[in-house]
Amino acid sequence: MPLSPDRSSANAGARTRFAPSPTGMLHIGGVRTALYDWLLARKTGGQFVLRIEDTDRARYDPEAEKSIMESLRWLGLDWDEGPDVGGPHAPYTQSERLDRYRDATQRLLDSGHAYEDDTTPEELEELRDRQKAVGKPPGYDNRGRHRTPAQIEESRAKGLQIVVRMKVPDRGILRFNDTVRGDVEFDFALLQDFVIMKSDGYPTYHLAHVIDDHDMDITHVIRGEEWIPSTPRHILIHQALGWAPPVYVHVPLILGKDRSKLSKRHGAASALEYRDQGFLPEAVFNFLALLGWSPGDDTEVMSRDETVRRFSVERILQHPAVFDSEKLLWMNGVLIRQLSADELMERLLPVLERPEAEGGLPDSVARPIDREFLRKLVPLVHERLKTLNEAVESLGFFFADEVRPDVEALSERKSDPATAARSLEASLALLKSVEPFEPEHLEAEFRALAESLDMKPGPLFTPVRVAVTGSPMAPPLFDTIAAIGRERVVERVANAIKLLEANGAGAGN
RNA sequence: GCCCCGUUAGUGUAGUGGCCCAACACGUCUCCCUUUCAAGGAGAAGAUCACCGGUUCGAAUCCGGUACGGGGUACCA
Repeated sequence: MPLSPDRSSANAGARTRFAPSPTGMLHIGGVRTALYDWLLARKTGGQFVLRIEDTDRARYDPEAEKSIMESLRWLGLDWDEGPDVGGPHAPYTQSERLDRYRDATQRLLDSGHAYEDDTTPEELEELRDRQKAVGKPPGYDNRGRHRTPAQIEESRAKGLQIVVRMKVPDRGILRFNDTVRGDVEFDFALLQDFVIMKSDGYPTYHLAHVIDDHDMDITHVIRGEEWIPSTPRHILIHQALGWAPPVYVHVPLILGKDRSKLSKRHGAASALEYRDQGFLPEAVFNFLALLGWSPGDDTEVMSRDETVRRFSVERILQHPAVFDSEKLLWMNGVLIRQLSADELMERLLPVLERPEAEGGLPDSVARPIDREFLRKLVPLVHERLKTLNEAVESLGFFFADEVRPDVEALSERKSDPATAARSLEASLALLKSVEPFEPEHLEAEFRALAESLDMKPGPLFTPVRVAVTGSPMAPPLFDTIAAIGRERVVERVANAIKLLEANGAGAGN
């Protein structure tokens, strides 16, 4: 097979990591990064590591870690090593690895790659203001480089906050290869000495992730393209510590419809929200995989296995993609249709059984739901569902004690109130006596009835449908009638007639 | 401001110098099927391949510039 060589699978066993910062819900963009991490690891027979980067104590959200894991689990992105499952490189939470960062910082200090800096935040701010005032680019001026140990001690004694900064060469070009972008160059002259250890004793992202990635034998760093500009810093740290940097794979951003970085204001942006809206995890998985990557041909609907098999980091796109929820919806429908009836039922149960307030069936419907009844209903709505949640709507009237049809809807379309009333009267009589009460027979009888009334099937069936289901849009009428049962159908049709009469559209008109 | 990345129909992608006056999918529209809604089937519309210039017999594909979009420029990640 003339397949192009795949660098990632050549050195089998990529170790990838997803390293979210627990500051909030897991964003769909983050999910996609995690997905690519997972795909590469699974494709190459390597490991996928979950690491929590909680070095920002100000933005730390204790709930976030739980919800991030829940998102990954929902999507089936299982990790081989992580804070909860442990692993050979534990711990996997940065706040528990502070010793490592302190050791590394000391090494960098000792080797002269880094220095302690007592510049205060106020001074920094003042510096930037001054630079801006003169029209110069704001940035640190490396003023702390030549502090003597004595000066630092003095500052420390005075209670000033001390940070550690990495020394950046004054000139020179740093080149690195990115799997997605190719060769990228940066000019050191444009980079200032940056903080690697904050005054609160926590490392910055730059330092911490480099150490962890090295300690954990990470081979591929897959992350959003917003990290490209700071990659030179990371390489600098690797070099100073005498380590070889990993392979960098900077993936394009996901944008909202307005082409700006996807965020909350673009609607549901967290993975769990898609779950709650009735999306299948395999649909989100499939859709996200294709947002920024393609297998190279027209294949769109793919199983998890096929995606793993065909994935390659070399085919990750360079340009950002707009998140098209319409297409996700379509794909969700396709995958729902691919489910077996039993499988769909299993997925539907928890959705329908949720409390009404959370989007489930009305609380008046008894839980647990009658599985045998549901089993009969699933085929009626199966190919009509685009989301699991739609089943609440399209199946609700099967479970409800009564439906309250809209008077207008009872006689809409090709019908009129008088005809609707007449149709319902005739239908009621038929429904009371017809035997057997089964779809095929019901249909035959109703068609005969239409003929004897000199009506087209439509104008006869529509009022009945609305009376029975409460909506002009519903599953096939006679399957529906049979499933609901004679008693309740008769009751609903009778109610609809009353409703019409109450609104002055008696059969006599 | 400076730096970095990007730019094929509304959207996601295919295309890596001739097979491309550009293909597939979503969406849109029309028709068929049909008791409604879907699903399914058959079609249609929609792209000066961001723009300008260059290389070449030949460019969506290579080079340069410009424009536009996004990202970065923190003791946030």
